[in-house]
Amino acid sequence: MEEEGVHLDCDMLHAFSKKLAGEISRIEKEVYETAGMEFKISSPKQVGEVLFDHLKITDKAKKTKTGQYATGEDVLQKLKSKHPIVELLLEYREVVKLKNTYVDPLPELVNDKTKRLHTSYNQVVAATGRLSSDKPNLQNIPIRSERGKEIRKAFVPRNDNYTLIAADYSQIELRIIAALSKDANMLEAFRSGQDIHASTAAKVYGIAIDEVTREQRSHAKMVNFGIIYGISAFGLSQRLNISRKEAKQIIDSYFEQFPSIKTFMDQCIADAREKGYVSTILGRKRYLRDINSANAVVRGFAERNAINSPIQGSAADMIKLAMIKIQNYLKKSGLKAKMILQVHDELIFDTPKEEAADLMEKVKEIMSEAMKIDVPMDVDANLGDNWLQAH
DNA sequence: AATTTCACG
DNA sequence: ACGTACGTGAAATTA
Repeated sequence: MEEEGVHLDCDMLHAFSKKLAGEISRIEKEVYETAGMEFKISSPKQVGEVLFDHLKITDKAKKTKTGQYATGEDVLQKLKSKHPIVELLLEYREVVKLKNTYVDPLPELVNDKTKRLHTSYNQVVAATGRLSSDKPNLQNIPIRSERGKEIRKAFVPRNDNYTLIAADYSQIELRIIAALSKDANMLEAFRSGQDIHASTAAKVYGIAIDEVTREQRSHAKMVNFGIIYGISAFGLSQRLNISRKEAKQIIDSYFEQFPSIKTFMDQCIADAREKGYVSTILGRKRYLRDINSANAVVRGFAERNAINSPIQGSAADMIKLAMIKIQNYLKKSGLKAKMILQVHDELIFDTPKEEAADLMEKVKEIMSEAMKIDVPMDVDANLGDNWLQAH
């Protein structure tokens, strides 16, 4: 994958860069006008001073650990209604991030000889056993915002006779926790092919699955993420913008409905205390020195790692097995297709169009069957003339 | 070099 | 009372 690289449409990115430059100068002017003064918008320190000392948009500003005003996205989102400058600052941050981190640097990194973009995959960096990607990082290419999607469109097949395939595991981490915990309700939801977040909402709120509102599903989705990360009432309350008490009630209700998930989480912590490490399905260990720390904050981190690492790490085990099996298949079948990118639960292939339809089915099959667990693995796959379209 | 912010899964 | 959701890498600013 490193040597094969990926073809980038640099002309498209150059055009997009000019568009973003125009947006930046427009937003800059509006920010200065709205603030009634000029300052360095890229300085979090100055942004904080303008918001909380100059404009005084709230009297309860949050501080970072060094005593500066906090101006991260979570803080600004909650201040949107206080002053029109907040929305402008958020938009400025988005556009500058995309331009400076992706749109301008990536074309510079295209290799002169291969005319392709080559990342490095680190196999021994992430503590859970995931890969990581650097110089450039191709595992954090934007997709969530509309402007971000434009950047994905610049990742293209090597020529007009080729197409991209993107294949990703659906809910891999929740399926793994279902398998590891053997929780009957979660197993049943996956085995019957239900919408897992809607199903969770139905259980937590004690209603039928077709009565779940969008907000309830959205809350349940956050709860499911929380489960994977080692949930806390504080963490959930922050993300749902509710009180700690309400968050605790949701969590209590969750564990009533999914009791084996609770048992599994407690067992992960107990294992770490006894052995000093936790393990993935294929036996990768993560040592957790702080698991018996007298400092509750430090110990809390280790406890959440004890829960998260077997889940995140087993997902990494699974996709690595799939990658080996797919590579063996490509070699023995004599196909021209190449595996070119891995993004934790997703594999990207650059393939001749005539191979594409069959290969897509084969990739889905190999990924689904790569590592057998007691839960069916669902794999979504698509073709596309660019990475966005293949999603 | 440390901090802050933000892109992704 | 404390300080908190997991795993990364890159850019810009601050110290």
